[in-house]
Amino acid sequence: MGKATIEDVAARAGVSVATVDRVLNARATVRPSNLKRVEAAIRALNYHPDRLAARLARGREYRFCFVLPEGDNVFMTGLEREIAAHTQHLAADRVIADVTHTDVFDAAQLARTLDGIEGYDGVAVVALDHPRVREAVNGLVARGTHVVTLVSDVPGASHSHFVGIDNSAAGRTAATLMGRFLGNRKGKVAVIAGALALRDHAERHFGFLQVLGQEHGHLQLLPVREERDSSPRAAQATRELLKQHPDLVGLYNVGAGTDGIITALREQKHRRDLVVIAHELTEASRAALIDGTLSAVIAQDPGHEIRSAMRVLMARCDRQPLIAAQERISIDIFLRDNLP
Amino acid sequence: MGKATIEDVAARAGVSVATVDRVLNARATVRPSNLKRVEAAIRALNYHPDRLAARLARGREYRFCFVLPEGDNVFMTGLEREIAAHTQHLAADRVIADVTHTDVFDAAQLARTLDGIEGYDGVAVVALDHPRVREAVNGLVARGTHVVTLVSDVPGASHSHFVGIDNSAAGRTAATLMGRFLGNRKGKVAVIAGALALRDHAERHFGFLQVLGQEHGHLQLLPVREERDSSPRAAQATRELLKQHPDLVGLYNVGAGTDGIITALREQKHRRDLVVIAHELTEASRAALIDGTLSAVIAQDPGHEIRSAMRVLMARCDRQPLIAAQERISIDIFLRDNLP
DNA sequence: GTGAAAGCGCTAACAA
DNA sequence: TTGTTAGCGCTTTCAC
Repeated sequence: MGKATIEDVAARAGVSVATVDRVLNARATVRPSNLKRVEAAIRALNYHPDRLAARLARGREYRFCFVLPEGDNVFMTGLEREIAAHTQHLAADRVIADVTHTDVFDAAQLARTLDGIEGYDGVAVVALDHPRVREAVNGLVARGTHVVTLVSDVPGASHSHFVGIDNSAAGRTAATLMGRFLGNRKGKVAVIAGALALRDHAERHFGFLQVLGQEHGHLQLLPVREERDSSPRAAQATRELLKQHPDLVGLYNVGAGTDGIITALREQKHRRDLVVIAHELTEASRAALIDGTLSAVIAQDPGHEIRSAMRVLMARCDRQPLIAAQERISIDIFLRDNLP
Repeated sequence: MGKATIEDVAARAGVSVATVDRVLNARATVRPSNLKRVEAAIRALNYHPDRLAARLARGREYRFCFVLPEGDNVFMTGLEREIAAHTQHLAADRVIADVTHTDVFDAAQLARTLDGIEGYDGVAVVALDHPRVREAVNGLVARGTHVVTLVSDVPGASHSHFVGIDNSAAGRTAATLMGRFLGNRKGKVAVIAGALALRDHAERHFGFLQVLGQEHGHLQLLPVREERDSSPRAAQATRELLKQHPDLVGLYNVGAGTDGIITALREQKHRRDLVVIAHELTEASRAALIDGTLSAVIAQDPGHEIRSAMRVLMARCDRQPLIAAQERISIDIFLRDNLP
């Protein structure tokens, strides 16, 4: 029976509900003797507070702030769209979600943005692995704000949770796919990244190299090109790679800018046998998967990530445990046949 | 502001909260003139009932029944474990979930089980595409029980939702993977199924044939073998296939019994270049993916499915809308690198 | 330190 | 038909 109420506990402990509430929420000091009795009663009755009732009574709203990179990165835009899409469902749960923008490539600016955040119960931030950012996150936590990192983590900071995928595993996945799709074909494989200074890009790149080197040694890896997640630059890079390496058999785009790559590839009617793997599902990458320009897409579900960040933040505010499996963000592999 | 309460609406419409509640929940007849005024007030105030408060007041518990196949099917066992794993979280939400077993291959028995179900607010059933079952589901719905089908659907019945994957898409995914992993290798591809009378198996098989035939015509498809989802039978079938077809290059297991296939494959130290694709993530299939016995696993997340079924059933009971994207069950592709 | 009591927003008797 | 009112289980003043 989850039927025990706070009144039952109070009665059994011989105190008032207010006292039980005090021990439950560490609200004020309670005489040790009473503390013991209340705790004993809670255990005896297997009491679990009803969080619906608690939230109703508390009547407080949750204020969350999402800190996202500015710019036209399609994936980030998608994240934001997901936030917007959920505001009404959220209103029903009394949560208000604001969005703030900052430059991803500028750690100092991100840190300053975080420093300036006030009046929120929780913050979800697309972070950066940089000492200033780590310090800013720690500051936020020290000020009593719950913080989760989103998509890109800042290791070593005192935030409680990372909502995102294991990027080196994602890179390894890309490599296995590349290796298996190529079979025993020989040739060169190119890698385009946004910037290896971005931890997620570096990790994917690392995972990719690791598996390709160990398992598919017959493939020759070209030096990685950093194109700042820019579509035009990625397009240009693709054209150059195709021209310079007639024996190019594979291409892996670690970061954004996939639109550009798709455009460049479509200009080459021949070379349809190139194995091309990129990240994230967008309108462009869906279409490219369907028409065969892309061989596979590795993705993380932005909708899931946003909902997960919300749930984790709410759980932290309520001091509730998480359902771990539900909050795990998976590394999705999409072919043209299993698109959502 | 989601701040408007039922009292605000009542005041603005010049009626009592009870009347507002009546129009909100279609509880009793309300004079048309009042109905109009209440509806106008609701719109004007953009009022949305607070479902936390509603549930607290209603104080009712949700009683759900899960109807699962009996037997040792590893996937189904996993589903059940997930149900058990969530009972405590569920208790917090006042939901009680019971589990009933029935024979999957016996439509009549399943129908009888459904006919006998009483006293539940919702039922989640691993169904069967059969007229008797359809009729039984319709009966359940007619008696006012909310019904969702789980994993395996019964098309045409009056239940409101199917929690599961698109199985022909899953079959197509398997075929694309098979075709791409084989590249330009030639040879035979074998398919093992539980029973093509099971709709999900038939659909996967169909999707697989379709894509393999259209896109990878150089592969020769062997006639499908039906092995009743039995591990020993699947093992034996695998041994026979390997012996009879030295030029076997691919194997796709549509249904259960993957353990047996893995065992049989491990007996053959040579033939490591066989591309083997199976369904569902289990301890055995994980291990086989890691050691290379399996090339890829196509899966649906049982935890997600159980949570989704619960959420959908609860939403139906509360007449609440769903978050469609959250309830979509995806066709997961697992390689050894992106295992959870 | 502790307890009584007034809500939080909604539902459901029960009266009228 | 409609309105009044007592809860649902918990939080939070405000006295004691």
